[in-house]
Amino acid sequence: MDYNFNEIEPKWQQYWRENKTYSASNESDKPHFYVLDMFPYPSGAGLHVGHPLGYIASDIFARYKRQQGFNVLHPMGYDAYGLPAEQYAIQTGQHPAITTEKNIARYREQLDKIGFCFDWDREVRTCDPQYYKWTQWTFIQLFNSYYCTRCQKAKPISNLVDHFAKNGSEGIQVACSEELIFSAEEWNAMSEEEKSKTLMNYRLAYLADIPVNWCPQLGTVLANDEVVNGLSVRGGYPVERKLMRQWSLRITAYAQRLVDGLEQVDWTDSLKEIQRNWIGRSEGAAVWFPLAVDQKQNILPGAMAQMGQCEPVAEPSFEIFTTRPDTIFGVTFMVLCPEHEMIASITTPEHKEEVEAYVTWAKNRSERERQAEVKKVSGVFTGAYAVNPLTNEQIPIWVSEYVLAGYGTGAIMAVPAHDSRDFAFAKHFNLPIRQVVVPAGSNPDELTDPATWTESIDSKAGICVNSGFITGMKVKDGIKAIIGKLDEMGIGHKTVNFRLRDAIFSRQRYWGEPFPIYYKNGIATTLPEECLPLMLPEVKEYKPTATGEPPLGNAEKWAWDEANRCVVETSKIDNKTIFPLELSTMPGFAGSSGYYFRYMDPRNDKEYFAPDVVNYWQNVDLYVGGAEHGTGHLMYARFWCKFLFDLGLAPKEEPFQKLINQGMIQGRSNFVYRSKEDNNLFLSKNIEGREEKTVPIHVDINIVDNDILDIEKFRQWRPEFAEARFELEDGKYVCGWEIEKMSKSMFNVQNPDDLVARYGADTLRLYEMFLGPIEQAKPWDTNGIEGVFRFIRKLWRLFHNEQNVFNVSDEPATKQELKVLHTAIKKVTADIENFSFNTSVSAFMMCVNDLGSLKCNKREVLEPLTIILAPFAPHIAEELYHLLGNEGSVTLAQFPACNESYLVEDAFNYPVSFNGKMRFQIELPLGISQEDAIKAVMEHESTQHYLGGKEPKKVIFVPKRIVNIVM
RNA sequence: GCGGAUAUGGCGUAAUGGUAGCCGCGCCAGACUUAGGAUCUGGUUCCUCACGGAGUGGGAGUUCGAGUCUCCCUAUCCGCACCA
Repeated sequence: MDYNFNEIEPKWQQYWRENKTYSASNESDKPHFYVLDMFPYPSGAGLHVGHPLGYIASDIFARYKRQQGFNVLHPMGYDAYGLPAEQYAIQTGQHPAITTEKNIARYREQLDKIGFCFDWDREVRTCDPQYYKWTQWTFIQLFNSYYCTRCQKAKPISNLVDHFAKNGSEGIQVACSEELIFSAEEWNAMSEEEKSKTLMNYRLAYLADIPVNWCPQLGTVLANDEVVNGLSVRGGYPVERKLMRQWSLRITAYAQRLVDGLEQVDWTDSLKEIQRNWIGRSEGAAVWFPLAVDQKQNILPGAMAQMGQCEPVAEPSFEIFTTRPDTIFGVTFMVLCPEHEMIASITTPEHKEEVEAYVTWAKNRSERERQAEVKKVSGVFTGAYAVNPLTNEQIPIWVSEYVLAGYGTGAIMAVPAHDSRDFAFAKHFNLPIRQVVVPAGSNPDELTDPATWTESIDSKAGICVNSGFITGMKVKDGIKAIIGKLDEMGIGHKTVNFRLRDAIFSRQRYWGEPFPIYYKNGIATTLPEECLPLMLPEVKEYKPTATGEPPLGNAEKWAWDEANRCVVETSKIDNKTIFPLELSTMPGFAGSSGYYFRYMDPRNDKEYFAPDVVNYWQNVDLYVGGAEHGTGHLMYARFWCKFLFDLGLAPKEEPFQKLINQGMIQGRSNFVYRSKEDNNLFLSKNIEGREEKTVPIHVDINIVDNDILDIEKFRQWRPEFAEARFELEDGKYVCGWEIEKMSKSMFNVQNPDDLVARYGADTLRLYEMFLGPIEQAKPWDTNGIEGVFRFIRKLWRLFHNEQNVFNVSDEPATKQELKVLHTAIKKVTADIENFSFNTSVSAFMMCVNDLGSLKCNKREVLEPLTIILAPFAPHIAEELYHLLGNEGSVTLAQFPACNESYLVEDAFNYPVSFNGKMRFQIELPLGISQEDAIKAVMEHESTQHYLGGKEPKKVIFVPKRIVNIVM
């Protein structure tokens, strides 16, 4: 064999390992560049060809930057906590750490074969105590912080405690779960337990009874991004709404900064938009609607005091949020969510039974039922009335599921004429509809009766009508005017609402980071920082306990001895000096939210990362990973980073400057067609009548090559096919194919190892890049890899004679050869900068084709070629570079710059391409006319030579110095 | 429903507003071969024997010139979804 990748690739991988070629230094005069991949969860199935796609792209970029003289940090690690290892543990009793270790070893083996330039000395694993120590540490910092909305920054909770002691809640501007009002005296009179409970209202990591996504099958709660259509992302089990005491992160405090930060980063618009949608910022007004005066006698005692909190209006009132304050004159009723705390107190006796029944029904509905019946209108009248503060009209108060408890205030003013949901509700219950806006362009004097409408007019483009002092204004101006008026009256103000919810941070699982929290007389207390890490304990069983507690409830040794500062047996809990530890663990996103910092200084035992190190690396320059993390990981990681920024630890507010989403690789399944009559007979795809006579069956893609079935392998594949007979076409069995998800059950998983074994890592790398634009989702199709393999061998032959003896000439290169080389340098450089790796591979192929037809074996051309190829196909580049007699690694050699002067030919030197046409590229003076240019070209002796006296069919002048002559 | 993206040969794709289809797969023909799933050469958008004509999802527009820019429509994919 001429080109022997089996020998070359392991050799250079070993060379890189032994020479620590890719180890990054934390002290360097070179400019820094940080290239990061989203670290993988090591699943039992191993890597498939989709995983390396992003890794290859980032590897190319990292190598390129290194060749440009940057000190490149390009680390890799494992997101090692996760559900599959735990479920495997429940079934088999094998410790998840063992499963994880085994899977990691397998991943590493697969990754190593592809020749990545990772600095493995910096590897991190989220399940490693030396790593999760800092996850726990960050949790403690979150616990000990609150968010000041005045300075838009996290601050120590002790500041708030001091303030409470002096001034009570007076004058604070903070992010909180609910507005609490208390005086300094009241604060100072509180018990420790009450103080603790009050502070939970402000902490950035807090414990609260909140409605959570509870998944009974998984036995755990899930974050919003872990639930899709009422089903868990992992496993697809139903999820229900349940009130539980849980840890949460107050990510909502950062909502505005999370929106603003998107302006500073270089991400795709679509991903930024996904994040904006998820945060869901909307501007509008908060308005207080008082309860009608003659209703007050109906109110239960005690409710008055509660409603008194709805300052600043003295009367009991409801706070609503609207984005359309201009439509306030069109309000005809009000709707509360079924969870609204004032329902019981305002409902009149005659409606009590009905309302209670409705509320109970609504609360017991699962998320999936709710979402499936979004269009179905339901609701109930409370018997109570509120007053529209601008018109003094009384409006009925209803309760309905379509108002959500978690958004705004859980109460809305309903404007059926201009909101489709209110419209549907009004239609269903026969409530009045009043038009207050006419669409732009229609006549305000000719109004139709809203009762005859089939839909509401939701558009903001319009003019206000029937709206008191704002009549005649544009909607936009109306909104401003109403907000001004509400402000003046003291019954409302401009406000901003976010769709984003706080992140639920507890999981009732074993395989995760333990919380550094114990419960001292019921008060959640953090472990001293110097006692971290709090190690995950051993348990007998990985299931929840018999009493329904999380798996850590099974641990024999899971209590905190405060005096001796150590973990002791659970049986010793006395609630004097020995206390129970938290039983939940942290969710998957905990460990992945700050791992990019830890890579900078992974073995630091004293700090998360040293200040001088983080000040050198700053943040991630390039982050490559899947778009499926758009609302989960990327949101949490940005929050985490902003928090560390507030603490003064992170130098930049945004963790990931540029982000590339590699597209998903889908599977390409192959089918054989089995006869309906004869189970042992298989018809080739294109046989007439095959469709009616057969049923398709998935067949392992590894026994199919270019859609041609290997019949012998098929017979051996499964016992039931041993006797298989075939109806062939042209002597071959042609399989059908379809694009499906890559999955074991469809036998369409393509494993990178198999391809490396057959074609080598360089071919795999080039081919994965050649498939198409990196960001695009595409099906895996091994047909075509041969083309790239051919290219590699052609390249090899440029350096070798027919006897496979190394043969390179020191003669100076011709202009034409240099042109070919520098065209490639120019194209490849520009393509790498644009992450357009598929076109750079094309450029290499064209370059080698051209050099092949020129029979060029000149060192002057070949040496730079190996250097620019090194990021893409490092092994063969390394080998050829050394055959040329060079020392050191080609992957560190200076990336050559394009010398443009080679690209401009002497006029008419030779035709650039023959394709039935001749193309001449010439230098023309600026502003030359078309006629003159054609004349000059036609008269040139070189043109005459090529024409050989014949008349061309057509002569076309194209600006950019090109004249085409069609023969 | 809202938002985002995409649409080019048999297939993957390529074209700073300037020859549409580079590069590769597949296919066709040829060369060298005992052989080829090796290698090399040529061809390959469609219609047409040819001359020639048509052509970047459909329709308008801007421009000397549009795959590319603008507007409308259609289809597909992705995200969010009773968020007031």
